[in-house]
Amino acid sequence: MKDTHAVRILVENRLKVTPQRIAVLEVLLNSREHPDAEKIFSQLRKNHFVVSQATIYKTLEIFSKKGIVKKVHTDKEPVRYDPVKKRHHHLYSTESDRIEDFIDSDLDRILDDYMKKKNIPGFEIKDIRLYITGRFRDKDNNSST
Amino acid sequence: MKDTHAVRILVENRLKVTPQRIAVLEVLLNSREHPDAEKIFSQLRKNHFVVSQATIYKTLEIFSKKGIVKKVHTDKEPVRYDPVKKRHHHLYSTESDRIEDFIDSDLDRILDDYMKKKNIPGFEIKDIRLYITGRFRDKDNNSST
DNA sequence: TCAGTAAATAAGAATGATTCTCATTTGACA
DNA sequence: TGTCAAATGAGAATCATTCTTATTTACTGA
Repeated sequence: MKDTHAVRILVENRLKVTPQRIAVLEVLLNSREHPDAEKIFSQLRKNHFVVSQATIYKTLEIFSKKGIVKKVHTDKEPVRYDPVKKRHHHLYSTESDRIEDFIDSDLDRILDDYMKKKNIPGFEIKDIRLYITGRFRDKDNNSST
Repeated sequence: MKDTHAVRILVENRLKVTPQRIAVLEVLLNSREHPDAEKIFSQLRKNHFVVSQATIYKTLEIFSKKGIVKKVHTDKEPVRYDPVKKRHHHLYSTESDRIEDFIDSDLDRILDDYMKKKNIPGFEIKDIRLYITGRFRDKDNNSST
């Protein structure tokens, strides 16, 4: 069995290493677009790897439970998936389906410090994520409207 | 026509004032639990007000477009709705479906200041919301697992 | 106050995403 | 290499949501 990044992640999480899981995980690891299940499915088919939809959904659910991926929700279906890397936030386009990662450890420190001092009564914080909406000014407009 | 809070909101948004819209809006305004469409539906039925599901969904969609409510997503379906009041963030329970509002204008100021200085290249921020996950320690456990 | 009209509603069919069922296959470990 | 629990595939089933179409209603201006 090859010792790729994907395989390592599966083993670390005590998951059986199957070709399907490797394939799904690799699509996620190599993608920057926060794909939905269907995108993953069609990407795999493009690579001549046939998986059933059920397996994709089940795999993503397992990854999500294990913390290997996170679900990303928008105001539209379907749910999209994000491989868990460094702590990061998301920039959401109000005009398209584009979602970009936003990494800022200074901000994370400020947030954590503030919240540690603040202490929300009756609530124990596990994680804080920013949901930043706005407009991308870039060349690639990635429009969908 | 009565001049209730709900009616005023509808008129301000140039929406026809129908009993259905008033009813849906009032449920939202009087609710603290970020209900989904079905909860709104059954709440109305409990009040002996019969609406079709389609109307609820269409009404919520219109409210959402007008900015009268916001959609709230969790890792589970269905979508939930939040009447737009003061700027606030959300506390999500990792153990139940509970969602609470979190209002903190100091934090908002810190965030806005930081982001103004930071300036994310190629992105124009419209809004920042915190998505805070954790555990409620309260009496009412509101569990669902 | 009333008629005209565009918009809103109801009911149920249709859709789309996701989950379930269950028979078959496979990875991990002895 | 055999065992067996776990994973997969195929398609049916489900759930939330949207669409379709006929009917009703809120608003407008006479």
